[in-house]
Amino acid sequence: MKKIQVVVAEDQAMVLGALAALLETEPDIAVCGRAANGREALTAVGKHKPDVLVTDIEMPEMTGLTLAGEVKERYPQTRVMILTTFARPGYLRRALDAGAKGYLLKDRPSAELADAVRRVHQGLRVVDPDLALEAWDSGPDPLTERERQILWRAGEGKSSGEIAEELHLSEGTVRNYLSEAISKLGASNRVEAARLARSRGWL
Amino acid sequence: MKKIQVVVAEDQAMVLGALAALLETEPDIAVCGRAANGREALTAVGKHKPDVLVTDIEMPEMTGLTLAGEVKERYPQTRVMILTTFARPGYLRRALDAGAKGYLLKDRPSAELADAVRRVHQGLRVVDPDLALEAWDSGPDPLTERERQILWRAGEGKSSGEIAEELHLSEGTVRNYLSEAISKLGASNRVEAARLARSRGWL
DNA sequence: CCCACCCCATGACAAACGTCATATCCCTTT
DNA sequence: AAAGGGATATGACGTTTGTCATGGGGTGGG
Repeated sequence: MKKIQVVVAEDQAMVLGALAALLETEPDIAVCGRAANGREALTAVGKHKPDVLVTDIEMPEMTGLTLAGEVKERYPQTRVMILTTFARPGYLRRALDAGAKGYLLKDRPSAELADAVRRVHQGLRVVDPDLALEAWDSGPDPLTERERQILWRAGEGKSSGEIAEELHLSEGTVRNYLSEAISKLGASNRVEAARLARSRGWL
Repeated sequence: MKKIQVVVAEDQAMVLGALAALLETEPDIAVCGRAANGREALTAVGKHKPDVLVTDIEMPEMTGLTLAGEVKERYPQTRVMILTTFARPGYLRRALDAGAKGYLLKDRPSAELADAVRRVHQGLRVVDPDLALEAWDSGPDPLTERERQILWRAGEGKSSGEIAEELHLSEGTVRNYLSEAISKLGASNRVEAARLARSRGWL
């Protein structure tokens, strides 16, 4: 009997180790590689050619979402399962677009992990049903690239002037984009807009 | 040989299960209880009287910090070890004030967890050395209670007017407090101030 | 008792922010 | 060719924010 070979990517070392321990308790699963960021994960996948890659989203070096895209392209025999804290419609959408086969939330019971790995390994899709619904009716990302860049910086506390300088724009233009973003999101100021966009996975 | 009895509290079910699995791999440690929030953790401690409580900080119902205080007071034979993502001086300080014996970060290697549990069980203190230093030179929380309340709301995107109404203050007063907080923190606007305070564990 | 330190308020001013109208340029789709 | 949309800009307007000076009241420690 051949075990399912899994690589796990997660930037919090403690959680990485714990997840690996959790998977190792399953008789039919073996953790053949661990990675602390996206880049490491990509090389680990290249080296071990695992059946499944379980990866977090927010990681240094390379996002789990970009990672999913790369793996899909370069090692299509490895199926990707996202394991994240964030129930954000935009993340789910991007993950599926990038070719991920599964999207599991970290607040699901730990018993589901092994099961999800098995299903993904069998070629099935595993997507949190509540989240899938929410993704549906929250609609697509309404922001343009520029609006995203600017809203992101505004959310970090930068002033319009600073943002303008950073992106080589006029200050008025920056204010225009912010105004546009605020109205698209139905917010009442830049901070609320940034929080809203973030919570939907659009930033 | 008696195993060290441990209760684990962590709001992300998947991580909770994984941490428990990690601890269970140790021959001298037994996980006798699990909790998904502070209140559950408190009753679990009351029921099992464990040697060590390993707990996250940011949880629903009751923070790990308040929890630490309660446990210290009601079940002093149980030693508390904080296990958190956040390297925030303010959190560390509050944890120690509340009687916690250990403060471990989730980005430490998973091998350290069992070790830290053993040490805490023996009555030793376990504190991340880098963080302890940072806590030292970042000084104590300079904010007053009011400033904290107001800065918190400002960080959520509320306007001065909204905050004033919510707290039954005049708008000018709110602006005064914000100005004071901004200057205390060396920030250049409310958003940056909120981010700064948050990153130090003062919000 | 006085001093320090919260709490709360007002008024005034400059700077930053949010909105709107308007305009050009460029690219893609019809 | 026309229409749409994104990127960029300007000017003008009112609102919000950040600062400062200056006041009042409360509480607790020396």
